[in-house]
Amino acid sequence: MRISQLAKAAHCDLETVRYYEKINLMPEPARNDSGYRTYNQNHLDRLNFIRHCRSLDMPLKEITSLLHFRDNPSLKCDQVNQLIDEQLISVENKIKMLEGLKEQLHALRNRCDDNHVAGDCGILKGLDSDAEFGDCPCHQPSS
Amino acid sequence: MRISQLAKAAHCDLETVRYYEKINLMPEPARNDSGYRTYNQNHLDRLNFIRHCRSLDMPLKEITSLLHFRDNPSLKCDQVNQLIDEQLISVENKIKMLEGLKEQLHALRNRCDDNHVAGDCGILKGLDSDAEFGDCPCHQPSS
DNA sequence: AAAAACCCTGTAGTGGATACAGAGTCAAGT
DNA sequence: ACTTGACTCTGTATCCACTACAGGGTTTTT
Repeated sequence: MRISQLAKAAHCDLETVRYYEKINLMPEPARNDSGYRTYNQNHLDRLNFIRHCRSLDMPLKEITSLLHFRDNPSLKCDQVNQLIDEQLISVENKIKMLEGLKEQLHALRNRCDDNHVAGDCGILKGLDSDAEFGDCPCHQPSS
Repeated sequence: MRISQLAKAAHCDLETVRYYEKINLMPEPARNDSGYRTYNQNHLDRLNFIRHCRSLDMPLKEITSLLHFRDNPSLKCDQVNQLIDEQLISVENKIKMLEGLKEQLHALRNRCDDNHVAGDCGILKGLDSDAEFGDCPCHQPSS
């Protein structure tokens, strides 16, 4: 299987495949006489695993760690569970933060009713003021 | 006011201030005899505005656009409202996507009950399988 | 035989900062 | 006068997870 077929089968860009190889997430595949990469089912399975993890928004570092367990089936999997739990907490925290943002944006939006010039716009004034700014729980932008 | 005082007053890192200057989000300040940057209240107001926007997770590009209205108070502010509306929609979309992730992670977590080796771990198996993978609405990782 | 489609390597760019290195400046204490 | 430490300067590199070329070689299709 050549790189574009692999990429297609895993629903991802072929440049991403090469990128994963460069950062050692995917192993170096065999090459044919012209130097083209040649993949097999194992590569596809691994890539699917990676893309599935990415679709769950896991960072590549964590995926690397999960692949280690996948590669060593005799290891205890406690840490796998812990990793998923942490990921879950991270997602829940992001949701909470975004709900906060949503509230703030709604409040901001309600300050202006569409027929002003910028100098009278309640939204811009709201963004200027730093009332409740220092204590806002979402003061740290999402990384 | 010197750079560290400005940064402190706006609750941000002083390297961030220099960064904003480099990308022309903040104007070049005056310099004293030793070449130290010297800021005034206008700078602080502007930086607070920017940081307030960033705390609402707005991209710098949108902030640039908002600053344009702030700098030109006679412009109609329709576009400001539109910008906030778009930001609101973007935040709501992110929330929806994360709720989907959360469901998936819960389902994944329930596949393993802590006392296995990696070879028997339901989570790893779940990540291996690409069932329901192609159609997953959250297949595109957040950028 | 020519054109289109594929593949290669290597480099640069994205956003929004953050983290130095290496040098200069300033204020306080000894 | 000298030293120490805190502050500032510029410039470059790093982070994450890709994405987008440029400039070449190869394979497949027409």
